[in-house]
Amino acid sequence: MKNDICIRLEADAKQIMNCREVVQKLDTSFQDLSSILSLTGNSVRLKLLYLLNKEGRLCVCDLSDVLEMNVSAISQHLRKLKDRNLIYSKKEAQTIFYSVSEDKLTLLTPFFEILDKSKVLEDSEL
Amino acid sequence: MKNDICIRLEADAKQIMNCREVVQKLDTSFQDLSSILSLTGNSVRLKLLYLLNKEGRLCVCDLSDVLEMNVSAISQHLRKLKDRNLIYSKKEAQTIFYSVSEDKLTLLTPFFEILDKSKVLEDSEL
DNA sequence: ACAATATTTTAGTATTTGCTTAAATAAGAA
DNA sequence: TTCTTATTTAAGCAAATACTAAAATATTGT
Repeated sequence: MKNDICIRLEADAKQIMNCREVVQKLDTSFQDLSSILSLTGNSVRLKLLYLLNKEGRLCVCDLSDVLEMNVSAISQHLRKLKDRNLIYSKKEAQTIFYSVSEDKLTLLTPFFEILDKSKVLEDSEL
Repeated sequence: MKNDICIRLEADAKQIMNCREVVQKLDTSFQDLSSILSLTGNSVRLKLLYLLNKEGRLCVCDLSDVLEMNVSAISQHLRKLKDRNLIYSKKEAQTIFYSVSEDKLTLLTPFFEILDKSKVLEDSEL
């Protein structure tokens, strides 16, 4: 780790220190937000969220059918989403229905809008 | 793969087929968006984007100083961000300055706002 | 109680990711 | 040209991720 300290002449020590403080202060926020974004950063899970939002609620079985993927694989993705409270489940008889958490829609709706827009427009903001 | 087809009585075949079509039609959009989100889904890269947006432009050396991380590690993160056009670089003498791409701000600004809000409020929407 | 349905969980594995170290590239200064 | 600075790239490895297959759990119907 010899490259640890920047000796660039132009470097603005005050700027660096200020940035360092901000980043340290917001550290847990960075962790929290990035861990949510990493969940949406998987195409299968993004599809799951999109579908749940579109249809209101769906069970593992439905989702497995739609995405043509193993039930177990879908279930494991749903668990991750649930662990981070992006979705919640409601049991009805043997079936467990999943839905998107209301309080996460502020973050998620823009993504759904981008996806919907790309259906119409060919060139999107991606 | 015996669990491939859902035989749930309640299942709505029309709904499933409709969902399948939508997902297939939007498939590349899901890939594109999720690959961008997976980049923001790493706390180091999220910090890099936040800092570049806040300061306008910074070099690897600065960022390495701020995050107290290896220059090489930072450089590799920057490359990933650059490959997906989330940032761009401008060479000035020996120094390479990175900045956030204008056209990605629509997607990214909400994240920065969430982070800034969490600085004031204790409980955020995460 | 037993079988069928719906789902989760566990274990195993292959791929991907993030970081370290060292070597390579590039530009200005001596 | 050689040295220093600024940065990237390549190689290697440990940890995380995503999927498959099989076993476990739970609920309903017979």
